[in-house]
Amino acid sequence: MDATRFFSILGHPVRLRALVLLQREGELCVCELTHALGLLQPVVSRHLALLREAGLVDAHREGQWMHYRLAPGLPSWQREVLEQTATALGGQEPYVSDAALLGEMPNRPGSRCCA
Amino acid sequence: MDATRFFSILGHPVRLRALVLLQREGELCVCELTHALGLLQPVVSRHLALLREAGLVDAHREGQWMHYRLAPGLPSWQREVLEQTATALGGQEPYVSDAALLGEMPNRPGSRCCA
DNA sequence: GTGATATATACTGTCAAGCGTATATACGTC
DNA sequence: GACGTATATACGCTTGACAGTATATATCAC
Repeated sequence: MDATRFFSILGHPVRLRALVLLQREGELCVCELTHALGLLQPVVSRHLALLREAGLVDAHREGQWMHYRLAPGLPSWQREVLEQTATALGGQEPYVSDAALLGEMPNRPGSRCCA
Repeated sequence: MDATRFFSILGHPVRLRALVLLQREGELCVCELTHALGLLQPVVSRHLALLREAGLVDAHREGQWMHYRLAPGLPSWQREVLEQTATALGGQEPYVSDAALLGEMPNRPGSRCCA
């Protein structure tokens, strides 16, 4: 994936918010992202598919849940850009609220406790 | 300017190439950018106008020439992203050729010698 | 098998980005 | 003033991204 594509992918609010959340949390399933972002499920799913096809995130199934995380094989400069961005934006809206909504979410599947 | 807008601006090849060149060279006029990028003048001019309106670059006139440079007042995380990106991409195509074409350009206005 | 939940995809319409072309504006020289 | 060069902008067009809705697929419980 070339750099232009990388940036154009970050240039959409839903994807950027999802990536910042993933950077923060490590791994999240679609329903967690849908809840935290406050969006319809197909919207989130489509953007995640795009991120997956671009190689920015990895997905694996765990029961009914698809878990997404930042792709470990990402070029280092891209990972650094994501880290810097998440750090710089983490304290602002809407990223704060996203994280808060995630924290308040009931019945989170939880990759560790009930997989 | 929010982060999404910032990234969507980087997500266009012409703008990214122009920004990498500006990061490298410090300051360039429109005709230098047009020559280095190998594009029609209105294309370059429109993208520069967009970068200017977004606050990513500053412009000042010097005689007939408009000189552009990265905006000094850029948020530090954005400047760092640009630096990292330019460093990571500087050795690849098309950024190498852009810089080469610029170097080979005859009759460069030159901000220092003939302003 | 049926039904419930989680996720992905297909379809359709809308909207905005971008390009090529032509033209306008600004500056310098005469 | 006229003319040439550098740059900016306006116009018309095309194309692709995205959303909402509906539907398909996968997994689990029974």
